[in-house]
Amino acid sequence: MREGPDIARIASLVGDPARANMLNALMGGTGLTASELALEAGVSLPTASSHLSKLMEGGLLTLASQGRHRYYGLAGPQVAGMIEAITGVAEAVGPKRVRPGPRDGAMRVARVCYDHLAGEQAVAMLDRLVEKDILLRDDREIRLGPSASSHFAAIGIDVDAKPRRPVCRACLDWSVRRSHLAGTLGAAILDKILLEKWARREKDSRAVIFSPPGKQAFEKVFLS
Amino acid sequence: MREGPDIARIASLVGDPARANMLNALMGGTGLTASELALEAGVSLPTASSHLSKLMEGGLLTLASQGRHRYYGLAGPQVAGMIEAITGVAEAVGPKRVRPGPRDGAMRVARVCYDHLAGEQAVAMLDRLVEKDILLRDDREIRLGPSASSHFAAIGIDVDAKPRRPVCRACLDWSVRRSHLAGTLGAAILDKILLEKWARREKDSRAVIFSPPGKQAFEKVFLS
DNA sequence: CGCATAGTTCGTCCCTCATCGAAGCATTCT
DNA sequence: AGAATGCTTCGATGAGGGACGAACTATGCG
Repeated sequence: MREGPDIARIASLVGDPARANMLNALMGGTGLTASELALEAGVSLPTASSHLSKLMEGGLLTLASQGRHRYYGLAGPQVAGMIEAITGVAEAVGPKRVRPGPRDGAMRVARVCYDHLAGEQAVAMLDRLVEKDILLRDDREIRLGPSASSHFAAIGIDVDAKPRRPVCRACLDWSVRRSHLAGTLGAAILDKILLEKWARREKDSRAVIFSPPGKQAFEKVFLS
Repeated sequence: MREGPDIARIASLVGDPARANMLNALMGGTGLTASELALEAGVSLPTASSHLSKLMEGGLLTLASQGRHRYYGLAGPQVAGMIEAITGVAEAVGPKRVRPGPRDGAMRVARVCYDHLAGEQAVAMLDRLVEKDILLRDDREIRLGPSASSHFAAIGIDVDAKPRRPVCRACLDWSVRRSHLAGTLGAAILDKILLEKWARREKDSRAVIFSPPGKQAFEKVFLS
């Protein structure tokens, strides 16, 4: 009854699971397209579009049009801070569902995140690539190291093409709470993993299952 | 899809107007009963009770039973911080509905807040009482000053009785963004205002309308 | 100029959840 | 004990809003 800033309006925008997932995905700081966010949120494109309109209207998002792509991003640090604050409470208040999570062990190990690999394997891979200076990580940004070109060429991945999407991108992995590798390079690596049949995708799930020899091959190439 | 803390769950708890109002009311830091919160939120007691259960289950509130009264309060500073963060975004993002607010000018001037006076008049009154050292304000806490007893006795209010409820309490006034006086003293003052017919309550509204002579009398006693 | 891709709008279905009145507990006061 | 509060639970009602498929618009590519 007391009139103040309409906090319920803002909170209810975040209070929908699909929208919450989108906002979470945008917490990485990189702009994402509607399709990417639809996948991230696990809803169809029209549904995602509708949610994005609402978030835009609510002032939580900004939109940057680049050619035929439209990149959505968080409206500012204040919004990001709010998400963090809510996340903090959610963590503090509901440890029940976070920890055990044996709901799908395979998902924690490796899964598809849009077009690249996520999960423990993916986080370990990025760590190792950075350790070997093949990739350079600088806070949130990831760049190619001097040896990247030759290293990836050796396994048939060309990192010197200049596509519209960035080659490297950090993507926050919520199951491990660390970053994994996204961008065209992340996508190319996932392609290779599936092409070489090192792993297969679980039907109707994002889980990625490595075969025993496939796992060895993957570790030899990326974790050695 | 990515599993993390369930931020949507928390946000949707805050995303209902009734619950948001309750949380806002509890931002004062004082425990409030279900009935008080029902009034604050503008819903019936059963509805309020249902909302309170959900907030409790969600871990956002704590409950302190004292005799037959049950005082609800925010679960902790983290929760308060979250509300503040959301409020900040709501303010930044929607100045449209905050400023002009001529929807009910009378409400801004003076209105009932549960059992005491709120609005510009109430805020001015508290300021003046503190200025004259009749009341002592210490951050959020308000105490009686040395001359309080005689000052209020002169207008027929006994502040020396020791009821269960605190005599003085600060209550955040959202229209002015400052505190006004609640507690039994606040209630007694409102009683006097209505009893002396300095003002009348608008029917079916929380607005309090002072008559011209009533306003003079009020100012003479409390704002001089 | 078509074709393809990215995105929005429309229409419809359906489910959740907020709301309230009435009745049921529980606690305290007389 | 009986009465009176303060609060919760139950049951029924209704509306808001999230979901998707299909059709439409817009931008870029050959």
